[in-house]
Amino acid sequence: MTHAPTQRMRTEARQGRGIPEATVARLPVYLRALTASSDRGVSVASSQDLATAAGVNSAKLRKDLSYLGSYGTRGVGYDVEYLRYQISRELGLTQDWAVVIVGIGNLGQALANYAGFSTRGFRIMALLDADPAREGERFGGHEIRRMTDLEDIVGAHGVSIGVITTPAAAAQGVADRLVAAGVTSILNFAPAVISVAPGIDVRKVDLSIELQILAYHEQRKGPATAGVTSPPGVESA
Amino acid sequence: MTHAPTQRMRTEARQGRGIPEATVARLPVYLRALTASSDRGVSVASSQDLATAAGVNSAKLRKDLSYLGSYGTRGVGYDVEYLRYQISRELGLTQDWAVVIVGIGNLGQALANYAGFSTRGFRIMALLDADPAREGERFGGHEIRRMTDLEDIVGAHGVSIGVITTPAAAAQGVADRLVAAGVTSILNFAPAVISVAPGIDVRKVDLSIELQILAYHEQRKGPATAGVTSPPGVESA
DNA sequence: AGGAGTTTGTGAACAGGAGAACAAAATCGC
DNA sequence: GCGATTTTGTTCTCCTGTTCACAAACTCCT
Repeated sequence: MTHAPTQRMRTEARQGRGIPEATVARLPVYLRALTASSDRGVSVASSQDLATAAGVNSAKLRKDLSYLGSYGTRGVGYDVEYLRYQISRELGLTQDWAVVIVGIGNLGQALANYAGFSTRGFRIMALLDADPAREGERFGGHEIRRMTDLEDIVGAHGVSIGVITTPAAAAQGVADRLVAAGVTSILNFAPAVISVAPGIDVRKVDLSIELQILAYHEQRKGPATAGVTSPPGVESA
Repeated sequence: MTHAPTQRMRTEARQGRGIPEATVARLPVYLRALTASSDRGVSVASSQDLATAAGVNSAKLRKDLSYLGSYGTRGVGYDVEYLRYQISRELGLTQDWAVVIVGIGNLGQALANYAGFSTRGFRIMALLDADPAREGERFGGHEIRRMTDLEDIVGAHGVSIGVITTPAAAAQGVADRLVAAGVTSILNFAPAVISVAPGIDVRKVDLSIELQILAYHEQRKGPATAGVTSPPGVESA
């Protein structure tokens, strides 16, 4: 506590600006827990309350929140509305974000209809599909436009986020076009690895990977526990 | 440094059985890269080749694969078919897994139609929806059955994996019923935290959380780069 | 006003994963 | 047969994230 300049530098740099990635990934969960509390009329919540609702332990939640600042009151807890606003602001949800969805198959349609986007400041500016015949179809109040309009739409509305729900083979090409047009963040649902220029953020959601991870753990639970009946023979394909 | 017995214990325990969680999460990606190589007629691939295709660096890939065993040949690389089989086996994909999907909204329909499940040994045994009027509707060759059949279906087919695509409010109740019926792994798409008994695995996929994480980084890229025009005043709520 | 009881914020120890670097082991050319 | 070359498997170091434990700070009750 005497003086440790270099080590402090790091801590202060983090506190000042820049929140650990793992914490950022949990903030939306806390936000949801706060919204739920707010809807139930709760105005103050302890770290223990929120941690239970968010499915984490209270020490982690407090440390996470401490990166944002000291928004709690010792002996009392956190003001729900105030904390909700602070997290929203930190995540950038107090402003609107223009989004395009490319590839309107089953998943693209599901996303277009998903209410959770618009309520958090994500504005779907267009749905785009490679099939020109589908131009004009509507989902969730949004209209399908043709792929050739991509650059115009991104440019005109300042779209910064692109969602890719195309087949795997088309994903890289779409990503390239999105980035060239000005998109700087991509959410990729296509089962393919896409590579982009430095400075462009890509997040990947892969449905079948999640199931495969579950299968691994399921297998490890032991054949005895796994099935309802465990036939002594070979498993039937 | 002379002798550190306890530290070795850990290493050996891990090597013997039990693969790091981070590695398990990447194995499906490697599997996809191997399948792609196989389809292109490649029979041997180096760690560098595979790493590029999987979007990781080669040291990490080699270390990941080393947890499975020594399946490569120094100076040569990895036999694509052989490694593919080994990873499949490790992940438990050489056997079939019975799956039910509960909540056949847009997302549930998308999953029912998704080909990536059946090709990896995941057999959808039933689609279930709370609305009895929808009984009999078909998606991707699977029929909607009524919720009251849940226990029978899980019991009859030895279903071990449940996928929840209901609204948030219904998720916990569905999870409870699935677990009571015998399901031991759950993939939860509902925007809600669900709690289950110890020994039950839950993985959560949340579409809006991914977008919020992107928004955070997008905001950090600086107002100058982010928007099309950056108003000098206070940000408009 | 002051002590008892709560709850936050954070320092410190610990665990786990990432990446660099290198020794071991295989092939190939002569 | 043997050295040169390639590529794996592994060790070591660094860094990020998690958890514990406790002092600081606030409220409430008498």
